[in-house]
Amino acid sequence: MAKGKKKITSKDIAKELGISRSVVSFVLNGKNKEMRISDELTKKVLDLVETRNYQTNHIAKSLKTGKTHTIGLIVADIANPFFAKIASEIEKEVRKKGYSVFFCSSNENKKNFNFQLENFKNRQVDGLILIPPINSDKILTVLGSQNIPFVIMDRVFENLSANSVNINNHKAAYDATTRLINNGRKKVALINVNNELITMSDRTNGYIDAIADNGMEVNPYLLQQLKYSNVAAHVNEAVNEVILNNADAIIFTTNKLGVQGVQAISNMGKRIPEDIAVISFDDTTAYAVAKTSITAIKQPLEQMCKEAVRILMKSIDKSESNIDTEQVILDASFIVRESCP
Amino acid sequence: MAKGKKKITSKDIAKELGISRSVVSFVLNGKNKEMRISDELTKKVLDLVETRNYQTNHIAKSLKTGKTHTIGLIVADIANPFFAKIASEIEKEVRKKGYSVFFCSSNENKKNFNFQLENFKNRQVDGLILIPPINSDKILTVLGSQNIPFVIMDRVFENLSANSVNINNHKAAYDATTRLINNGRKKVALINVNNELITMSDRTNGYIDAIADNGMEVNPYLLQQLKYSNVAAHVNEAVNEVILNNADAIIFTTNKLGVQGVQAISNMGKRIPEDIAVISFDDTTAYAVAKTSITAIKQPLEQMCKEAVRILMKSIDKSESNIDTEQVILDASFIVRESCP
DNA sequence: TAAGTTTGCTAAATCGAGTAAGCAATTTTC
DNA sequence: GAAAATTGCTTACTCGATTTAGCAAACTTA
Repeated sequence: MAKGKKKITSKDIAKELGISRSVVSFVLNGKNKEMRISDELTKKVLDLVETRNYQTNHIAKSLKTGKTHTIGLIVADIANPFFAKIASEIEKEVRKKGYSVFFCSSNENKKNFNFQLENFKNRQVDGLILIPPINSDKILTVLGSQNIPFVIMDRVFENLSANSVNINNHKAAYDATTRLINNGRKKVALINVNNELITMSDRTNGYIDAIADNGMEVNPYLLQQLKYSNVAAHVNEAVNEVILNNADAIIFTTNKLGVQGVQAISNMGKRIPEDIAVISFDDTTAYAVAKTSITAIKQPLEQMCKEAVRILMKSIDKSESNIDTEQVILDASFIVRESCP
Repeated sequence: MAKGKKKITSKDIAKELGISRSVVSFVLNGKNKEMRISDELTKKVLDLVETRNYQTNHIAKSLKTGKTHTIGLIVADIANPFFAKIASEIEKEVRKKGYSVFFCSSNENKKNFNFQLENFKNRQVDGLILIPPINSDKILTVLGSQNIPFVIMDRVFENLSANSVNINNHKAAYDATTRLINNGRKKVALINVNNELITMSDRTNGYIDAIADNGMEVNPYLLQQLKYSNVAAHVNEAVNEVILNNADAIIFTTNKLGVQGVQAISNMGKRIPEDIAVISFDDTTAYAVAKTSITAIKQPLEQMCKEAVRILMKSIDKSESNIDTEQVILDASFIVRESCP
């Protein structure tokens, strides 16, 4: 049953009222006044649309108007709470504007990313919000020369003039380092990933500058930079290494690093914060319930997503002529917990 | 710059080669043999498509074919790791089939859910994967009478014959209860939400049956069922209540409940597992790093998502004639940690 | 060599909308 | 009361593809 039951089209509405499809289109798009459709007929159309439960076919509409009211979102990994939260907020914001979201995870893989980008373009999304993987500079440069608006979040790329929303990563790391030093720590370590990402090297530099500004010297054994490809395998080693070098505090630059790192510290018989104070970038539920709750650097994700969507919508509206781009940089804040009061 | 630069269409390809658009279409859809296009011309088309970097306009294609190669995913809350993981797996599976995913969060709100459903239908998605909120029975019944394939995950609705993928919730709760009893616990409590969801009442019943089968009596003070609308506000009360009634073990039926509940137990000065053993449904990173790591009931999400996508694709292919539906029920498993060894 | 078949392509309709141009009928203007 | 303006709609083209039917040329077959 209920098998053929073709969806009703504007043609059907027109035919049933014995009028032209144009009228139906005008009425449905609120152009009845502009196109001088009589109030009487307008009402007839609206009534029939109501009773027949007519729904416009957005595919057809998109084909004609060139707008899909759809945006594409590519995050690194939707299963990571940090990106999940971003996805959640983006979707909420975008829906407010009457848009829908296509999403996918690149898994920090450039090839995936490029493929997904092409896919979204072929589906004629009106705009993109991207958290691009390392080394996607070229892809982004090409994208910038094309006609599709996009906003980059959580990532910085040099020599690329594009819309973007980020936190001040240097400052966040600087402040975290300073906080630990003010807590009386003498040997603050940083465990970072992926120094090819400017977001990440900014954090390293913030750390280095804070160490220097406090009259200390950067100990290379306390500054661990993991290769992205095998982070999980090397976190434990890195923690081990800095502890062997008498670290009394560790900053983790991502929540993935932090969650694993905290376990590693524990497994080595070190107490947090007595032996090792900890601050991690990117707050997550795990940090609130951890053996010792973990002080985190929280990015203002709601605000970042709002900004990203605002900028994207602006670019979509201006379309064609958007040569100028907008860069937003917000400040992160501490969620102070036991691991570094 | 780069402003007008219209995207190239199949028409352009045809014109440049001085041939008809049909040929281009046939070639691009691999029907060159079937339609007897000469190998020579086929090659010409493919070459030009390559050099001009022609990309098919999926909107136009969809309009003609009636297939968008898109599926809609509505979860309760994408920011919840449980659903984020589902989203991640669904997206991965679906992409393998050449489909893309629209997603959104209903926030357990029936109105949102219905709105989003309509939105997806208007965008002509080929199928839906749904985690519907409470009381959406009617909406789902209507949906079932329409011509769009869908699969329900993580939720059970009575009197509704639809494709679905679930775990055996009764068994999972029964086993958890039994496990606690076998651990020597005498007063096992259950803190649940939302008894209007069959998924959740099944868990309650599993608990009740296990208590009974072990020759004990169900103590109503140990069986807390929170209203969904204000869970966060009432978890602490519920934990308080069961502890006042001398509970020595608590089962939480969701990770949200569990994360908050574990903190509440801690705040009341009770130790896990010495004073209170804990098992929670739905594993999350937080449980691995918690003060006392928490034993969890892990749903086989990868497998569930694979099944959901398989069933959906089957329904999409059969289209029209899918009167028969498929229900898959899988078993959950324990991730054993300190809170209940 | 005439009829039939195969080859290799094209023409034209179609999907479901949006919209510029046009055209009667009515109303306004001088 | 004729010209001009307005009203209220319709016609027909378009977006970028897919697909059925058809047609000329080349090739088989008897």
